[in-house]
Amino acid sequence: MIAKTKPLAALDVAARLRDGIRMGRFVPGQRLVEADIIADTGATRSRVREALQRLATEGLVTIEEFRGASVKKLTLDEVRQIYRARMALEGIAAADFAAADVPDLKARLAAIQEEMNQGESSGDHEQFGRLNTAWHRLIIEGAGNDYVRAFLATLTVPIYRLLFSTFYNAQRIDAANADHRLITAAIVEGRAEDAERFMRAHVEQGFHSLSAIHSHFAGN
Amino acid sequence: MIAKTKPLAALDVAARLRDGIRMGRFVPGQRLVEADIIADTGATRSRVREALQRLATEGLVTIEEFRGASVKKLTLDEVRQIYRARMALEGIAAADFAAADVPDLKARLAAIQEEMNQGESSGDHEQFGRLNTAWHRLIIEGAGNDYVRAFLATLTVPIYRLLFSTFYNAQRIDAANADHRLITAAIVEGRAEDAERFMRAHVEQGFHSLSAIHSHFAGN
DNA sequence: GGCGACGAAATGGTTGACAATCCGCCTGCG
DNA sequence: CGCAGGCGGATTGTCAACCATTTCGTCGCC
Repeated sequence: MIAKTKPLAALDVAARLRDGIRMGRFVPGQRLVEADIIADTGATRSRVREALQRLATEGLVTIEEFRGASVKKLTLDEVRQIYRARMALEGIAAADFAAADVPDLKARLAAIQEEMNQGESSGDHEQFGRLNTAWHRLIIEGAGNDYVRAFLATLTVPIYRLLFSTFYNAQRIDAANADHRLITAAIVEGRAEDAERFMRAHVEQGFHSLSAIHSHFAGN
Repeated sequence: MIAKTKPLAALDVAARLRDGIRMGRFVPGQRLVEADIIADTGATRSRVREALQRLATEGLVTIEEFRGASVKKLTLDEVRQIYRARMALEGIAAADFAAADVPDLKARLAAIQEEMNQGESSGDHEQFGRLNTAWHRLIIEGAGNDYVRAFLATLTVPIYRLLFSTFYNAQRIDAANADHRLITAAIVEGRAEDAERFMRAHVEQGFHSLSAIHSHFAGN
């Protein structure tokens, strides 16, 4: 329900498409026709094209000559590669956060952890999903590394739509939160090596959970 | 002196500018005026603008509203962040390469290592620079992770121009090659954890070497 | 029913124009 | 003489129209 105040800028168009893909409004493989996007957003063709180019470099969509942009399908091997890269990057982010002298950020992390512990037994995926996202994002912010943050942003987005299913049972929430507790404690207490090791194990565990159900989404 | 055979495509323009920045033909902070690039390359304005956008997302140039693109200046802290990210990514690349079953790639790595050992005492920076680049690139390829490769490509490029100075003395070449020998052996013999640990130490060492002379290039 | 040609639809790319902004310079005033 | 403010060229941001190329569905013909 965007008012027709102003035509959307390229970044806005990109953000809107990104959200659409994350939220599952666009199915992998679905074509993103320029004219439709123009009709939806009111942006000009140049902006739409620029936005699609940007999403292509982010790896969210693929562009084929004269066939345009379509939502990228991820193979299981690509998901594996993504998680491998996330292991490395989130691992070092956790280590750098632990080693950094940022007491307020660490306090906020502890607060989020406390909130997650409270709602743990409730099995509320919705709430846990939000807190989980905030927890990961805060750790990336706490590391203070813009390059790592930018990379992880492109790694997190393409598989976000799959995460909903990952946490669909209370048991998995508990297991994930157990990981979170270990990592949060290591960061708050400044144990960088522990934080990195635990975070890598946590991400790897996430991949194992995901790979089982991935075939359902990937299609082939 | 480009012949007027064909107007260059956007990717070609980007590649040319990238080389220009890498080779030091453009100084950090220097403005990249669209009209000049058009005159140099014969490309159209749209392509030039697309190329500059691409370089901006790669972090090679910064674009300010109505002031256009200029070669990005790197602060020491940004260089530190870059090396921190490289530690994580090249480290996992080395580990994955070691764990992978790709005997031919490992043989090629051993061959490059042998060549580096041969020319070690000669103090030929030119040759060592080439071999060093090939060595790093081969390890990234051997990891078989497109995401890691893409990230490292954007991390390697912006500081390439500084590397020349890093290896300007034979002593440093020897030290770097000692690291290389350890890492190559670990990869060839499939010791993933060793490969990662040694690679991270190697990258960190590179940063320490670089930080000393960085102020000369960064300006401030 | 199969096959090939045709045309609509969509994308790739160029050009020109105009608006917005920045920056150096110049004038006028104190 | 110094400076505030404005002026105009230079540069970038944005758009609209246009054409070439390719894809794809469809229709007619055999």
